Amino acid sequence: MGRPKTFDETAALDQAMQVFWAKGYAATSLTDLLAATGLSKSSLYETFGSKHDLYLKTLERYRDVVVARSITALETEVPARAAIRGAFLQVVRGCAEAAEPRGCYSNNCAVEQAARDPAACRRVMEVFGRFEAAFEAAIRRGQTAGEISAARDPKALARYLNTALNGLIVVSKTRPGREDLTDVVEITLKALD
Amino acid sequence: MGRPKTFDETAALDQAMQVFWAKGYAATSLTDLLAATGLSKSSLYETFGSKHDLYLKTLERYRDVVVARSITALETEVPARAAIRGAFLQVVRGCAEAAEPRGCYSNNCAVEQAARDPAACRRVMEVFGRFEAAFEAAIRRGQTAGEISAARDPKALARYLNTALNGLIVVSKTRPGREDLTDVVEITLKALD
DNA sequence: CCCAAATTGGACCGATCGGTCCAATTATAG
DNA sequence: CTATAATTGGACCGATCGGTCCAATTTGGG
Repeated sequence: MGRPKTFDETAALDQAMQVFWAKGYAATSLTDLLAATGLSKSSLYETFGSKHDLYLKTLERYRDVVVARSITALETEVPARAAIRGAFLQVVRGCAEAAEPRGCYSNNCAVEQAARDPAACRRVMEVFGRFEAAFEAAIRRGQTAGEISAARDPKALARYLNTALNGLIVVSKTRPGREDLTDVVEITLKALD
Repeated sequence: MGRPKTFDETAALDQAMQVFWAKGYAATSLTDLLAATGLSKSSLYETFGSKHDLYLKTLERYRDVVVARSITALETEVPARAAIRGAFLQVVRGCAEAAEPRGCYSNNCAVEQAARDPAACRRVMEVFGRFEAAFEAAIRRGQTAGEISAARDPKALARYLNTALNGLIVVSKTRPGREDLTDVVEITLKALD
């Protein structure tokens, strides 16, 4: 019964996420979102509710899809320290290669919105939590393997790594040289000694 | 000759900076700026040009006044490591005490605007440069005092510290516990060993 | 005292904002 | 083929956006 949707809802969500990611919440207009998704205004509101609802849904999708992708390497690569270095260097590479530094979606959201938007803030915390959990798991692996001193607190180290990663993303927005960022990564890892 | 200004231009600049700081560029409206500064629309445009011009001027003021204030402790406190720790803890304290985490103005600007706004990006780079210079000076002091190994590259360490500081500011926007942030600071300093 | 120069408040501008609504269209179920 | 239910495009909404402009006001210089 009735006419079926002619567009892919999750594809539209991805397109919308790209816009919010690149421009931020406030600077993204309805017109931008319609152009990116190809939807009509009615379809967008029918499907996603409002601009803000859509924003939250893109954050959830980021949490569930993009973050998971970034984390798998951390979880599987065997030497823990190398896995952590790999995760950092992937970010550095991404920042250096992109035509325009968009940073990390949750990072952008934390800075622009978290203070004024509790729902968005909660979702950012969840992303941070997943990163920290992945870092913590890698550190515990490193401790069992004797790579990292068992005396260190894995949770605190994981928080530290998440913090450092977000710092790297921020300063990369001003496009410093790539080798400078790599230096920073190495020093960051030194704190694990 | 002619009527003199009845308001303090730098005071108005400070008020405007507070608004941009708290809400970001895009989310700040002319109405917000008029309310905060108490100026009329004509006075604001006559004095500062446009919203964007005003934004850049607040960034310059931040660079010249606020950053200088944050940095003096770094420059004068004698034991280098303690000075660096102090700078970090001051940020942690600021984040934890404020009713609403506004972060650091240049950090906000880097994330929200730098990619799309070259003039703003340049000013953020200048702020980063000043922080790094202050960190570098502290590290050199620490090296002469034997606190920090002379084998380390002061410039790279300074970049690392600036990165870590910005990371701390970002994650503090989601208001994690203060003791968690303090743990992170201690681990951050460990990389100087 | 009066002219000139500068400031000031507020009317006004077109464009765009996010959002609502309805009529036309379309595909499925019977 | 028809009735039905859902989608769809686009007209339309009031509010607000950043910005311009001018007439009224206010003060200092001569």
